[in-house]
Amino acid sequence: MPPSKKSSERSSLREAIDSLEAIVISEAESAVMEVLWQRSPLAADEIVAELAKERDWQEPTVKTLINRLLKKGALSAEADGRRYLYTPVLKREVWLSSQSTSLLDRLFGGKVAPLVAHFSEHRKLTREDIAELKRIVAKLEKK
Amino acid sequence: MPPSKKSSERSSLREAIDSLEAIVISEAESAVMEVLWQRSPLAADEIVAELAKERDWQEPTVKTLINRLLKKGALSAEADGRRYLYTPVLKREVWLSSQSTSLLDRLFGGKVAPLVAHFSEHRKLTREDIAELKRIVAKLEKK
DNA sequence: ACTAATTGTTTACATATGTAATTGTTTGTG
DNA sequence: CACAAACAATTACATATGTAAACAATTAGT
Repeated sequence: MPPSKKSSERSSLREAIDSLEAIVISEAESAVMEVLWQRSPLAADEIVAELAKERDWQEPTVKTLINRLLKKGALSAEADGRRYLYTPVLKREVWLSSQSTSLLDRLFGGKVAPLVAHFSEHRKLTREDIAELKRIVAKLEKK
Repeated sequence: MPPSKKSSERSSLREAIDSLEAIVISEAESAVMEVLWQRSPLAADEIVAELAKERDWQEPTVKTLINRLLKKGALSAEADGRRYLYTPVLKREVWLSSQSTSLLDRLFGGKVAPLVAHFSEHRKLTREDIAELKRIVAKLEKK
């Protein structure tokens, strides 16, 4: 698979602006990203092997996902002999942020407390969660 | 628009089992649901009017979304003369839960504390959030 | 040098989603 | 009663997504 030539193909201002849009990845694509966020760079067959543990995907399926991620600019590729090694461009932290902020905004009016209250009411808080939350709150109050 | 005839059309065991699957709604569809969660039952044109405030949708677009929601069983319809009045079947609480639990599981290993820590690190916690969190934690500890 | 294995590239195809136009039907009104 | 208004139902169409087969190129052995 060829490294994404996005930046060299880009020419117009419009495209330059487009490139600033957030990278959006699908659920299936995120599974590929998770593998690479764990360890990278990896070759396609290594990614396939990792994913085989959790998903019932054929090799071509994973290849397709890798290609779509390259096109989206979420991955980069460097040649390694006859094959390519892939590395995440999109950082997990950035993706996490966009995902969780989007949910928070859409479902809880952007407020964290109602989110936690929701989990609290549904008994989703473990003992450790509570202890940890206490620590977080204490730390925030000191500042 | 006809009331969803799902239950009367259903006949095979397979379909009965399918009907137990969680209702999944898209982003656009959720905008329609939000309107009805606010106030219901409502007629199609009332939903259209409400949505006009936030989205640039033509009337047929909203009708399509309503129909898809009916097919999915997320809405019910009752005849009101020549028109229909729509009411949510899917409860907001249930949808909230599935959405937030899914995010929590996929991104934070199912633990609430890391989620809050994430928002904390990104300064997404308002003063009120912190006070509220403190209250929640205190309440949980007492039990 | 030829062939099998490896890896990447192209094409495919069904369903979901966003967005809407077009068509059909009922009914109130002149 | 004919027709326009008000709704609903059907059809449309592009892009995204999940899933993969088919094809091509390169390389490593025999």
